[in-house]
Amino acid sequence: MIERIHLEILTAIKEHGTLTKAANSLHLSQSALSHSIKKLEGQVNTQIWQKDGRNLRLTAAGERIQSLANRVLPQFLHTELLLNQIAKGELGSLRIGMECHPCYQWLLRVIEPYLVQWPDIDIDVKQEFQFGALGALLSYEIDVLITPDPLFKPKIIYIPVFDYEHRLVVSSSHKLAKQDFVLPGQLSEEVLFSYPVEPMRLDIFSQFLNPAKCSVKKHKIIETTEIMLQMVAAGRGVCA
Amino acid sequence: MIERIHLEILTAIKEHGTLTKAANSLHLSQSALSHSIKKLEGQVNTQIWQKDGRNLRLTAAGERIQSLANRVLPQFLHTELLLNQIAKGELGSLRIGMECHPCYQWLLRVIEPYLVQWPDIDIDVKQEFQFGALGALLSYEIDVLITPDPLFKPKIIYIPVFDYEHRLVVSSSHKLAKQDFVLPGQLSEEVLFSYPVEPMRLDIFSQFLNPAKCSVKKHKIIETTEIMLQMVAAGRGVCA
DNA sequence: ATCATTCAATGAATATAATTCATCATTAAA
DNA sequence: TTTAATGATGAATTATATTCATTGAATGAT
Repeated sequence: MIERIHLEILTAIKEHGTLTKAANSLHLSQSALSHSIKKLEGQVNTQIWQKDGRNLRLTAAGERIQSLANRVLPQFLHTELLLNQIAKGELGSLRIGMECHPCYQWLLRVIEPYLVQWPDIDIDVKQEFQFGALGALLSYEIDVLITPDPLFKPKIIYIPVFDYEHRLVVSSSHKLAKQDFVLPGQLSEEVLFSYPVEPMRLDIFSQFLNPAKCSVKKHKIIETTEIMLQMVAAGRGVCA
Repeated sequence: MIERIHLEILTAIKEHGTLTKAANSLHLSQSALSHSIKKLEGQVNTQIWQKDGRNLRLTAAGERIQSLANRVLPQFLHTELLLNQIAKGELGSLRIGMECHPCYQWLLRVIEPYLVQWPDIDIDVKQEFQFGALGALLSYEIDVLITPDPLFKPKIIYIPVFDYEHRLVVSSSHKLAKQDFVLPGQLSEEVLFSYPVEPMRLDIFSQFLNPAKCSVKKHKIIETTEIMLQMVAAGRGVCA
């Protein structure tokens, strides 16, 4: 019933004094404003202004509408400003989900070009997800997920971030220390340390041992990289 | 650019889930809403929602508009409610100006019928005016002025409140105390007490003494009715 | 006093915008 | 696979907003 134009009209009248000048400021004819308010008057069944001599004077009803305009129009303008910024790519956020802590080290290097190209876009990095990282992606909680597991699901596109090579970490006195590369069968008598993650999600199993139908002597879980490396240095096992 | 209908559409979608149901709730066709938002999208140069499966999901821009709707639509509704009350005479105020303090005694009796007929209308009684009571009336600071002076000005209508009779107040031992009425000439040797008001605005002068070209022996100013009556009782003068 | 000017209201004509209709493409459920 | 539900789309239609041309009233200048 009360439309934005009515608010614009009343504020323009307040600013410019007469209906004619208000019409000019709105790039409309005086007649248009007169008709427009007249229609609203019919709908609300109340006068909004009265002719007072040559000019106009708002009624109590008109003043209520003007007060609404004062409160509400700036909010319209503000939202339109925001939309304009969004349109120009000056406002928004890229929400990145990460499943592995170590990724943090190279993440900033990877998104560097993006940061330069879109200086006004916020980057949110999230690591905790109530319904799993995949759930967060599907429910639009995040826009991108950086994950070690390729997710071949419908509606999810998998893009490799960069190539990498797996390395076996052994103590300097280990018998494999001199070799340029290692074959799956050579690990059958080794103790393997890994992070506490399902074996299927570890490349050493899914990409290396399992395809060759090989195995290790023992698989031990270690939480932190530092301790894992000290154990390897002490000759207690190897890690990938 | 952003119109009220766009806000209505987004809140209806939030409430009803689908565009079709939102359209029904607004008594419009699904097509109408689709076209309407599409047009706005063209104007702000941003998408507002995306098809997500069969339903819709708001973009960041859409969520901004929805937030605007949440803040702004209730205010539209509230103002429309007020206008409706004004239209039905359930909201408003009658601002009464009074120039003379004693009027207060009979004012409530006079406006009694009005109070009964319009129980929801506020009555404001004002007595202090920066640019005079007449100025307050002309600048619409008050709606009605109760005044002892008829104001025969253009655009001001003068309506008598009630008839009244002037009475001369004398002490019981005064020589005029026995008379039914007094003639102007009979006051020529009397001391007259009055409120501190220009003589032209006192009926005793403007309506009684001046037209007969008569006068009093002395005119003394007294501020309060009580003291004036005590002085009269003491035989020190008379008052009207 | 008279006249020109300024201003808002009005009705009819016109231009613009909103809405619907009919249909399609897509998706999810049966 | 079929069916029902949903949103998008273009053309046709309807409704609405806007203008034009005028009027009448009020104001200030002459």
